[in-house]
Amino acid sequence: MINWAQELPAIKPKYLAIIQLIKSLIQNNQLLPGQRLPAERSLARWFNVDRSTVSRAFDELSAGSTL
Amino acid sequence: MINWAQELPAIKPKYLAIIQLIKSLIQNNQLLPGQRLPAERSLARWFNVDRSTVSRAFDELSAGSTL
Amino acid sequence: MINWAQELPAIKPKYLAIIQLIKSLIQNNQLLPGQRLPAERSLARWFNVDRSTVSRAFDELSAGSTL
Amino acid sequence: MINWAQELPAIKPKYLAIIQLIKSLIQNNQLLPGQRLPAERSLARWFNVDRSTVSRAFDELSAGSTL
DNA sequence: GTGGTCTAGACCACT
DNA sequence: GTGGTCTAGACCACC
Repeated sequence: MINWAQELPAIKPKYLAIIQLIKSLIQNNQLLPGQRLPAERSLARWFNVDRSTVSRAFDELSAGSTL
Repeated sequence: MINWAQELPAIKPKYLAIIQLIKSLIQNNQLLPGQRLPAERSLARWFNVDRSTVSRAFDELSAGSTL
Repeated sequence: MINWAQELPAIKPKYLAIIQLIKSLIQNNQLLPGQRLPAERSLARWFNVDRSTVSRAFDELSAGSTL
Repeated sequence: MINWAQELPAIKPKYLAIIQLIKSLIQNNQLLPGQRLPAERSLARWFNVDRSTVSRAFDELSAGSTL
């Protein structure tokens, strides 16, 4: 498995890191180990952030901002 | 939940990855029904893919083929 | 039957025209189910369109969207 | 309406003319006044040929020959 | 601005 | 050879 932490450029706000992760997954054809994106809870644990942070990342994604 | 740490098959076609992402956004209520998605051109720029790739993802989505 | 002599709306998108043609072939039993169609590249050359146009027609056909 | 007889190059065998007609219809975005190709009977009357001639044209079409 | 459509190239894996 | 996928351009009509 790929070590995402070292593959990805350091980003300050964690929710940006999450967005970055998802974008990278798509660009590198690495997206989606199973049938769905990881649950918010899992991503939260993964990034060691609160679920609200993950939620914010999803909001940005669906809003199409951070363009 | 999915174990990200172990080896799992990645989705090869990018348009499928994009479909998955959007579906996940919907499932997580990050994308309410009726709410318009970001423009194809924006998403294409965002994901660093061609517009036709995004377009195809949308086509499949609206066709309701994959789930 | 249709009166060809009078002004009637033409099908604009070529891929729809191709779909129609193939469906007609099927309806007229000129194309039995299970029988493989000519190659995309051949049809493209034949109709003087790009392969992607033929490809799209096939996609729609197999998706069963139009009828 | 377009005068096909003058638009199309003169072709000897009539079934080839019929094939040519259909190809031209697609290329010129003129295909399909209604929902289906004209019935064999109609085409036969149109071209002043026997239905078997029309039938042969369809066969050629679906076979993808005359490439 | 947007999506819909089309073209013309390319690379890949399959057989 | 084939289809599947992707890119990079273009033109159009709609708003």
